[in-house]
Amino acid sequence: MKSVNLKELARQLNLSISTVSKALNDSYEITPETKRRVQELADALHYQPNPYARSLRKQKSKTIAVIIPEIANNFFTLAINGIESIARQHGYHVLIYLTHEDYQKEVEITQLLQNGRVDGVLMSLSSNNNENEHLFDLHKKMLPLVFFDRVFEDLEAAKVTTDDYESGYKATAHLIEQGCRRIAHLAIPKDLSIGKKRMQGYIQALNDHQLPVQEDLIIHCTDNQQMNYAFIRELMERKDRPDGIFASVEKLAINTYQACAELHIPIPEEVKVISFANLETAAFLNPSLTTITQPAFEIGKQAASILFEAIKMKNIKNHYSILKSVLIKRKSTGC
Amino acid sequence: MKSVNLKELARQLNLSISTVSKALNDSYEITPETKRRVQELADALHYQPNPYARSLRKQKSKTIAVIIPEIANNFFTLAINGIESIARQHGYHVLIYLTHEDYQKEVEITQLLQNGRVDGVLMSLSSNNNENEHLFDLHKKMLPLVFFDRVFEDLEAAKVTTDDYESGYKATAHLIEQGCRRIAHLAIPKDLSIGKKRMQGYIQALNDHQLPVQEDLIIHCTDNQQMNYAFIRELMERKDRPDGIFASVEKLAINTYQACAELHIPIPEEVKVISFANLETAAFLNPSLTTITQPAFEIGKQAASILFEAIKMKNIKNHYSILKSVLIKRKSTGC
DNA sequence: CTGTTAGCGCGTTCAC
DNA sequence: GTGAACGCGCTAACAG
Repeated sequence: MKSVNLKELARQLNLSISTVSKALNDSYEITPETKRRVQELADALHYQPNPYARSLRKQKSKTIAVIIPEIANNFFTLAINGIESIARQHGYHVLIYLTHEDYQKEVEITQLLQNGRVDGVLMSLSSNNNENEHLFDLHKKMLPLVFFDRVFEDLEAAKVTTDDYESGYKATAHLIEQGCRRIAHLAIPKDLSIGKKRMQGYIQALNDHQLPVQEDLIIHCTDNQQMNYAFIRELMERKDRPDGIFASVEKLAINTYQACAELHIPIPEEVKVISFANLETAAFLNPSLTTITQPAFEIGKQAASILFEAIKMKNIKNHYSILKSVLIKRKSTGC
Repeated sequence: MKSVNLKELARQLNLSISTVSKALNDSYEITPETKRRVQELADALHYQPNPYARSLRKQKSKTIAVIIPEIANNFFTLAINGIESIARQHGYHVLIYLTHEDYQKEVEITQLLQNGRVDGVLMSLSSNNNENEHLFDLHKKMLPLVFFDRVFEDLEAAKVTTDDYESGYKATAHLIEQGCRRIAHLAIPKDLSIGKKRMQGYIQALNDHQLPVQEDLIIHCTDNQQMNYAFIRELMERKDRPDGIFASVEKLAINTYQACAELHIPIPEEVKVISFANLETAAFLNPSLTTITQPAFEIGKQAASILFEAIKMKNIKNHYSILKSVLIKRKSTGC
């Protein structure tokens, strides 16, 4: 490794290790003159303190973990961008873990973080989780934890999301106002907080406008894109095809366009579609699509900020007080 | 923190710390019976060894760093996916750093990695780098380093890229075969390896087909999307507008479509476009676009595999031997 | 087979 | 103002 450490600096300066350490940490008990000498050599040799020795000593890692279901998804990509920028601002490092929507992996990953590897965790849940013991474990360890987007509602932790219920409601109401009467909902699993909320908004909007909730118009999608595609295709092939579609995630909106292209159904004329989507994606999509844009970058930044707030609190008061849930209102933009 | 450590286990089992340590590490000098007892308590208490203490002792961190220019880019997103999967397979953790195409940030980040924080680095260069001292620094420290996509050619390190020269050549030749004679090239900065290679392919293809290289058809784009857009718009407004466009990255192809939409120029009929793009993006783009798909996920996986190979070699032989450059052939698919 | 000892690099007492 | 000594949690060398 040949890395320069305090010992090496001390040797070259004919000083003791602790003096050098203090000098670099700008301790008041060191002469300005020696500080200067030490700093000079440190700079010259590109001295960097060993992060692990420091972590061990100070019992904090200057590192946070981000656990997300997937990364080939514009929302999470933008969120990471926000998270990284805030982390850098605080001098923190960011570890990234992907669950690939696999509950077992999510559990394994949380185990890895149990013993001080990170000072805090930002996470968005994978869909297939019923039990959530592993989350309580993290909580027990007093590890600051902030959920974003796909949150776990039964845990008293900070959560940053869009207002999914309201978005779902507005999206559906928008379609109704456009004259749609048979509105399909391409839904993501209900065990996901965002899936549940968006569905609730959809149903409430129908109710408020005296429209029936038709089970056959609700397509329960999964992370199996092939099956989703088949379901959507089947939906569009019916003779009593829907005249409006509310897609809960952008991928499902895309699937819809693909299915229609194959069937030569002129979606733009006949069927109105509204979907959650992210800025970058929105530009690609058919202009006839109305999108609800989530401020992913902002959500990432805010979630990270809250996490650092919690970490700071914990450091000061030596006990971790739970921050209450935070909601960022989504911006709904026609496109 | 209240974390369980070896000392705590030892106390509860009436054993010495080192015995417990050996038992957990399955040392041959420990009785199966004690191993069982130790393992049982460890499991019960969810014991996880402190990663930093272990790193400090063993002088390795089980962590790698990934440094990329941006993440809101399908290529890097997919690459990270590949990298993470290989890292997980090896029991490694992944730190992520974004340079945002900022040379200064890139330097700062490499500084942070100088003192043992990571066992290896995967990186893709930011565009605005002239000097590259910081890269030589990493190299000096014997830190295993693998470049992917945007590589630094003057350093003897492993590099994983698509065959950009060949792709550029084939793309241009394809347009020529389609009957195009005035082919524009939307180029990315030449100080990026991929930019240079793609440009070389473009020029060679023109030469081989007895077509002139016209400087006015080569648009030098930067990371300022506004300016790129303006340049492209200006290009398309000329009366001697190109009849074919080779866009070196997907974003530029998108800009082209947007510019044409604003100008009401029917791109599909009149102008052929070919571009590098990634799978997910390709689905969104105008079907008239021909895309060259880069196997980003595979590149990520391969780069990571090579890095772990290098790390292993270094551990065994205690000296880091440089692996030679590896090229993955790109798959060029019409779309 | 088990325990004692030493040290990874750092920061923090506490003497001088 | 400076240095010696200790310990963070763990592993490895050496005793017994």
